[in-house]
Amino acid sequence: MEFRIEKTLSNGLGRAGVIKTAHGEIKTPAFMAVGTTGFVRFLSSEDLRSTGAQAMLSNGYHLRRKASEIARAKGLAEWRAGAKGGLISPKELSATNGERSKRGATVTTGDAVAGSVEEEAHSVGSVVQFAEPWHGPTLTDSGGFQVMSLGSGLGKVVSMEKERHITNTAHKDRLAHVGEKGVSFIDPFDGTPDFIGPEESMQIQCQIGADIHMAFDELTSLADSYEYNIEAMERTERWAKRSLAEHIKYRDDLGYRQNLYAVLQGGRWEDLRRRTAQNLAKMSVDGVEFDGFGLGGAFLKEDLGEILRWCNEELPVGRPRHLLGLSHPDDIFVGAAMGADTFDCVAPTREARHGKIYTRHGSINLRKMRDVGEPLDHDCDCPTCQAGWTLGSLRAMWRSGDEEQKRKYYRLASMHNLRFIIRLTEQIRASIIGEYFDEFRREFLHDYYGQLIK
RNA sequence: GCUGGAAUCGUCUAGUGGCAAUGACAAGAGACUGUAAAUCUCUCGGCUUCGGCCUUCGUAGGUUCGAGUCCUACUUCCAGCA
Repeated sequence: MEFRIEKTLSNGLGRAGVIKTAHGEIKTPAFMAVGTTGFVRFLSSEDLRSTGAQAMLSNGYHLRRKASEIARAKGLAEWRAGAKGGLISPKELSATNGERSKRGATVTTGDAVAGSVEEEAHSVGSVVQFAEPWHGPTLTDSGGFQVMSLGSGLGKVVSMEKERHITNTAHKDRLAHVGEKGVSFIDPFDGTPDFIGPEESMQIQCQIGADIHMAFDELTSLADSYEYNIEAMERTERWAKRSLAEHIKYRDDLGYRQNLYAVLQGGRWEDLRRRTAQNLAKMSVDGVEFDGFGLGGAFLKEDLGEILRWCNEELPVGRPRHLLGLSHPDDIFVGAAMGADTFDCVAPTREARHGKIYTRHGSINLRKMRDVGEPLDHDCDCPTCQAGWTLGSLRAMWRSGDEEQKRKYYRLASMHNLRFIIRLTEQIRASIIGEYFDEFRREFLHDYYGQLIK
């Protein structure tokens, strides 16, 4: 994997560059859409492409039972994921009569592939049952997040707010338990006991064959102590070495080079963060080093920038860094300023499904938008806004009792929010290259957080 | 016209003597950051010094310590028979 840095910010950390993978380039900073089970919920690959997404993140944990099937398809980029509940065909994109905004923009995406998707997939009405492969660059997570979400954080919201009272889930109530070998867990969907350690995670990920893999790590919660963070971080480092050793056995099995990132933990402590960054930066197996680094952890918003600075001051400049799981605009700016190259997050799509629409002037609660004939965001270049959908028409779709209408809403809203965040990363990239990052940041954050539309 | 049955918070609904009254939907507010999330939490008769107070189950009477619940009449609706 090749990573070329095109421009570095004056702070010496933030940068714009290009990552070259077997399935294409990623111009950074970049946001990767989360398609946990091989596709982004409610979106076809063409939909995803129309948002400007350059890469997709899936999850080895969720796909563990599909891994050999995916390997037979020659990897995630060639695999057609089954779309539970179906996808809405691209034909459905255009706003219906009377629902267009005043601008009356035309449909610019979707039509080109409508035929092939409809012909090849089992379609029920306008609902497509299989997602066409996402042929572009991909990344898989190791299942490390599930160590936390099914373990110490079971049933909790992952929050970045200090005010929230943070506690861990009691041991007896957890579905996942950490040991030196790996993590024993109960599958929350079917109750089956299972086990994933570094070796299992690498075997799964190498069968799935994403361009970038994550080492198996343990994400601690904000409630964990300094002492526990040392323990978990040191275990994560041992797991990283085992991950690397296992990964290099299989990384070329599908006929192209798969890459591995180590994940940095260490909570909010400078000594731990710097130490683990140094250790992972120099770690190698048979002379092979990690291809890049994942910046992991549960962060308080106010700590994020400092923590990233500690990590990235220690990490080698020439290898890419992925900031795991963050995408709110302020966090993206902090990440980009502090040297994160790629991002992923469920927030744009999840919040879209839950009625939160991103706009230049802050997010909007769709519930309040009854009969509002305005576009979702003025001057937005997303497929949804370009097709002329309005806040009122989306609200009606979302609140309608009709399942197909709702699915259509999920699709349109997801594309909008994804495009919003992806466009933001494109603008940040341009501002780094054009040397106006600080001005752009100030202006954008002022517009976004300064005058919230209530 | 006769005979049954039914009327409850925007809607549907629970309730057969202790009730400001169940559940669902709708509505309103909030949350969500490597997806157990098309999810979750809260509000949802009025007022409140948060202890309560007031007004409510078609209308009007009655029985009872006490009535959404029992009785009588009326109104409206539904079903069956003419």
